[in-house]
Amino acid sequence: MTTAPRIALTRLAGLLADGTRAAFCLALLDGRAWTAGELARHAGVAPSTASEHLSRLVAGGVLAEEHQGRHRYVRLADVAVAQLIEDMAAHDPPADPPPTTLRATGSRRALTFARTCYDHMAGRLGVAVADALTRRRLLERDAGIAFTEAGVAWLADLLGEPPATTGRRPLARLCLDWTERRPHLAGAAGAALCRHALNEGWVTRIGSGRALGIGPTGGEAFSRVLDIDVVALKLSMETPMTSSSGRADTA
Amino acid sequence: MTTAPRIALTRLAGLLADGTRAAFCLALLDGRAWTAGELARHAGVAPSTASEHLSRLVAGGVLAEEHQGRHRYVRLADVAVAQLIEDMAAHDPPADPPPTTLRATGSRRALTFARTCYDHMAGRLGVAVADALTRRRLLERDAGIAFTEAGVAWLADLLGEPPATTGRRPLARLCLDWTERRPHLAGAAGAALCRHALNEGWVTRIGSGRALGIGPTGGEAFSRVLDIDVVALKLSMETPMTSSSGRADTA
DNA sequence: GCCACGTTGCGGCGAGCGCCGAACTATCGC
DNA sequence: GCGATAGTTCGGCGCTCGCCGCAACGTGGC
Repeated sequence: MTTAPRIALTRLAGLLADGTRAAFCLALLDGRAWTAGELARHAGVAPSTASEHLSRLVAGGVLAEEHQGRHRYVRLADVAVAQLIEDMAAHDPPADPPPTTLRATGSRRALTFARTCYDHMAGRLGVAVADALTRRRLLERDAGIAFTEAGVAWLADLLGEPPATTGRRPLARLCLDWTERRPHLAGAAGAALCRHALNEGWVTRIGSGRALGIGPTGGEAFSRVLDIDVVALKLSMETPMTSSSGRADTA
Repeated sequence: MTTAPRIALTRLAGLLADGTRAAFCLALLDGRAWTAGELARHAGVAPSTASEHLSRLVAGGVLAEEHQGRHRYVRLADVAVAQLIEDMAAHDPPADPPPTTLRATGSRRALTFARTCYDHMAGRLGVAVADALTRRRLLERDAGIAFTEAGVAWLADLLGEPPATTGRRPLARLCLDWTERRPHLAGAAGAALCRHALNEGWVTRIGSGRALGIGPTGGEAFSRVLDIDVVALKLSMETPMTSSSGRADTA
């Protein structure tokens, strides 16, 4: 019987096929844990409804939960799941575009400039980082993507330790940026870099969402370490980029 | 609105959430084009039902179709979709195992030894190839996986031309083998290697499925090129491998 | 101890969807 | 041309599943 993988596939797909559950997962792509109530409000459903959905997602191995007092915190189960959700959300239906007439305005502006994408940096800043690494030949994009020897050394020097290569998570991975339509750096190195940038105050979280802003040490650090002029980058937001469509959001 | 990626995710997930459509996609993982009727019989549904499902999968960008006379041939839309389906089907639900008491017997034996997985080789043979490449330092598995310089040269020599690195498909990629529970080689190199092995008669297709057998030139070629003793490999099928569970099938 | 709040379980309603059979169209072989 | 075969379209049936409101439970603050 060829039914064993079929049930595995339909089980996972079925969990993500519902709008409410999908909204939960996309929200959790910010890499942090949310409470059941927060997710219910975020998706606009009753708490009881959210509770049932969460139970199913946990049982299906998509989410991991943790109880703290009267709160139920959930987060994505692991990076593999996060990657899967990213990949699926990035899959384009074939052409004949349903006229999506959205434009990146208002609060979306912050997300377009910089945000977290599960555990690494995305948005114009994330793309700029990936570009800077490539320009300096620390990152090589030939077939796939990989750090050069110089790149691994640079990373070790920056973080104060060689990047952890435990597990099967690739050091470098490309993640297509939805707002920029260009790839930014994901993988273990992308996560380490993002963690470092948050710890060192290069970037700070804006509010409770996924948006990032430049932190107190960011201007100097990005210039010194990667030769990125964040002021110019921010100004470049005023003049829309080439062929940037109205499509925005998660990345 | 955070709804744009949500509909993208639910649309794709919804397509894969149905058992019949999932069976279609898993069958198409062999990388070849099937007719609508073949898929209908394979999944055990009426032709009319299959027709509707196929139309939806095509409209959703999961499958590509091609009409030839009175036949409608469909195949997976691209490697990204194939990879996604592999990844999703490989996702394990958390523990507490539903007592799956399957054993690799009968016709499944052939699949366990060697088969195609979308466009590359899987099964014990596929794993042996990946191991041989690693042993000879042509392939490096450190963080992620990559060909060494010697490996690229070896590949170019074997194929008579440098491996095509066009497009964004990585040269080397790991694909978890479901029967062996160990990774085999996928990516552009895995596909090129499989194509070469079929062309040169190292392996041949068994029947109309995904199963592969050793071809007339296979014994000599695998020994010469990769130092793999296929006879010993086939004999090793008699003694079950360490901790090989009953789970079998697609990979 | 008491109340507020976050969360869970249950009953019931309504919509969506997968299934089939029957009728119809298109292609192939003779 | 004619029958056989592959595929599509349509109507209708039945089941699943997402939703809510209400009641109940546990935790934390006073």
